[in-house]
Amino acid sequence: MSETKLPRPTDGELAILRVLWARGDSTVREVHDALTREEPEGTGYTTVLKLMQIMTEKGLVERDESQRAHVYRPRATEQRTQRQLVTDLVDRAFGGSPARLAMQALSSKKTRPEELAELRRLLDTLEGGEE
Amino acid sequence: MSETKLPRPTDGELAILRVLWARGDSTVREVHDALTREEPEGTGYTTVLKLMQIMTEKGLVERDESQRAHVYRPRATEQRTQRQLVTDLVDRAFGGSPARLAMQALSSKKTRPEELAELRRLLDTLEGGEE
DNA sequence: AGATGTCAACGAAGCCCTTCGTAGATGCGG
DNA sequence: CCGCATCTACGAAGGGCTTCGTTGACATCT
Repeated sequence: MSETKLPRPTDGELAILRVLWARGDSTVREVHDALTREEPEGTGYTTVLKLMQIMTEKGLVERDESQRAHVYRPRATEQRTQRQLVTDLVDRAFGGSPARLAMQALSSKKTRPEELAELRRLLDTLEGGEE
Repeated sequence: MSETKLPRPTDGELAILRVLWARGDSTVREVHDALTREEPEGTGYTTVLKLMQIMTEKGLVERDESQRAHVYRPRATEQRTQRQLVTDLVDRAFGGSPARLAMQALSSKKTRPEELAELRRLLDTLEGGEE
């Protein structure tokens, strides 16, 4: 039985999820500190707390309450969330064509050659496996 | 210079923009009919009207009022909007790496071989210009 | 002209997201 | 034990998005 589908995270929620994916399970304080580090004058502590409480209600994160400072854990992996966001965007703005999104992504910004090579390998796999 | 950055369109606004890009400049009635066709029981006429009025204020569309039924025109091309959406997503969820987004896009859905070939040509161009 | 239909323009309501102030519980150092 | 720091919880405010009812202007058909 897989998971009921999680809602699309908002921008603020995604910022928090990024911290959780990078640091691993964390308390509100730890998340808040991390966010403050990358953006001073960002958001206050209680704002982050409230956000994370709502994310718990939505099922985006889980909470271990056995300690006084609750520990939060993302319920979806980074990959899975990325996949969801991408398919969303493909459907909403690219007429359902992932390749068109991919091309737009590559044209717009400079990409490191190593990543291009990796992408090429993926392409080989995809083209090889058809028929 | 006149290109002030346009705000990121919401889901509803994007749906309207898609119609305008596909049909060309249109009246509210034409947009509403198109939306209703692809999603019956979607939104009412006045809802679409209001949305498009707000989009005008935001600068997402322009309006020709010389006819009784105003004619709306997107202020950014589909390409440019796609580019903006992609870079946004790359920054918010892919640590700034367009290639990782591209790979996620291709892994998640089946893509037509013809599009893969096109993508490969783009890759050739990008890698070619590096030496 | 009068009836009917179409249009833009508000404005209000409902919901969600974000922000923060405040209160109450809990742990900790003296 | 008392005071201080830290934490969760709660609620309210503000703004943005979406929805729709209503109104008044304008056109069309008879």
